[in-house]
Amino acid sequence: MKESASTTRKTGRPRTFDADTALDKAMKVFWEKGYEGSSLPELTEAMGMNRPSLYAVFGNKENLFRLALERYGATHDPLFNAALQLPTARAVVEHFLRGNADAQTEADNPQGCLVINGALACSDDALPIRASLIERRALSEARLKQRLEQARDEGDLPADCCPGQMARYVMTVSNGMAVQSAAGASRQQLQEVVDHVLRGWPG
Amino acid sequence: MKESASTTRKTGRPRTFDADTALDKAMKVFWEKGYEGSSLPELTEAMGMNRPSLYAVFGNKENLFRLALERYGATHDPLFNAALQLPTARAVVEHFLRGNADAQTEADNPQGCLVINGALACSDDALPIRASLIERRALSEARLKQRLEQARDEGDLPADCCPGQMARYVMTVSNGMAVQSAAGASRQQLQEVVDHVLRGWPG
DNA sequence: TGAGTTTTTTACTGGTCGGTTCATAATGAA
DNA sequence: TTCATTATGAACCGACCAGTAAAAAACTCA
Repeated sequence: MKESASTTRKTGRPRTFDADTALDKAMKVFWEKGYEGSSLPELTEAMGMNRPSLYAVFGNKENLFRLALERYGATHDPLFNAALQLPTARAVVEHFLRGNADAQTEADNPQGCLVINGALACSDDALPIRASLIERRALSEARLKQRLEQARDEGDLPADCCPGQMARYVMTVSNGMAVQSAAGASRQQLQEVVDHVLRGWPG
Repeated sequence: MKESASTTRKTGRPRTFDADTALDKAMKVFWEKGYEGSSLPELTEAMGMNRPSLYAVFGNKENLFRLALERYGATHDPLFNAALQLPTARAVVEHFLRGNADAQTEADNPQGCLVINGALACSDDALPIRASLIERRALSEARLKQRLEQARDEGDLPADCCPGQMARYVMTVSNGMAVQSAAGASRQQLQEVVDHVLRGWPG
């Protein structure tokens, strides 16, 4: 029995907030300021709810972050999955990186990537959060590697190429773009970086 | 009249710490945990000094961070400068990135890069720190761009290449490597990323 | 109207944050 | 010895942190 943010409720005093949109707001605060840089007053203010309601609905700050991260994935993972299903390695990489460039510079959203902004360097308290984010990035890299192995086996990539290294290279560029966008890089600037990657890509 | 950490002192009770090595310790704490993730108790404990001494010698936490950043630059900038003076654009980029790969995975030092770990996403309080770090990265990118322009003018790079885009691409990879190393990537893994960059580099 | 349920509001808890004050200890110079 | 100077440890400051307790408020249903 999973309790989602939009669980049906019995009667009682009506909420003044919508749990889903509140989680969306929380996600953006975390996205912009990171886990530790986001204070409860900031979160509750952005979410349009008071502190006890936040704790009743989302548990605590750490759990709220994890739910926000799930929500982030729910909108970003489909893009990644779609890229992985493209027919050639080149198309996969291009769509992955171009999608990142767009997502990291979306006008309505904070700059950069929640999975990196969330906790790159942090206090000991936030180490579990950081570990989760690292694990998430590693998982993406592993899936990309798997896709490139498939491409190699299909003859789409040279037999002597190294999918592991190629996947790490692509993820490194993606991570670097996240840093660049967090520093204010424009969408076009990131796309030009992608252009450069593709220029050096086999095929 | 510049007050360095090793200013000469009048008589009085002797210090139980060395200011320079204390600053070095502080730098590493900031490097590992970022500006906001580093607490005063952690800093003073690592620096081997008590809080009043820290404030007497280094001012406050923000100033201590800026001094630590200077110290970081004092050891890392020479490597960058040396790379810029190499004869070809390819050599410049190779030494820059390989130097980064080594520096970010030095055994005695925290993983990653202080200029990125220091404050990627942060609370409003640390925005000035973050701005300083962004500015520092932008300065490096500008200098690299300038060097690549020189290479183009010398015929070392094609006349129709875009040094600004190339510099941003290289900096993006460098930033991405910093994220990777902060997540635990090994030196060899980073060097393999550099290999991949060089494989796609003109010349 | 009134009982039951749920969210609201307000105020609070213990703890930590960065920064400071102060009495005391330890030295060199007079 | 005495004085000036500097560093020490410990206690303290107001502010903020994440998290909670308690009671008032707003709804449904009987």
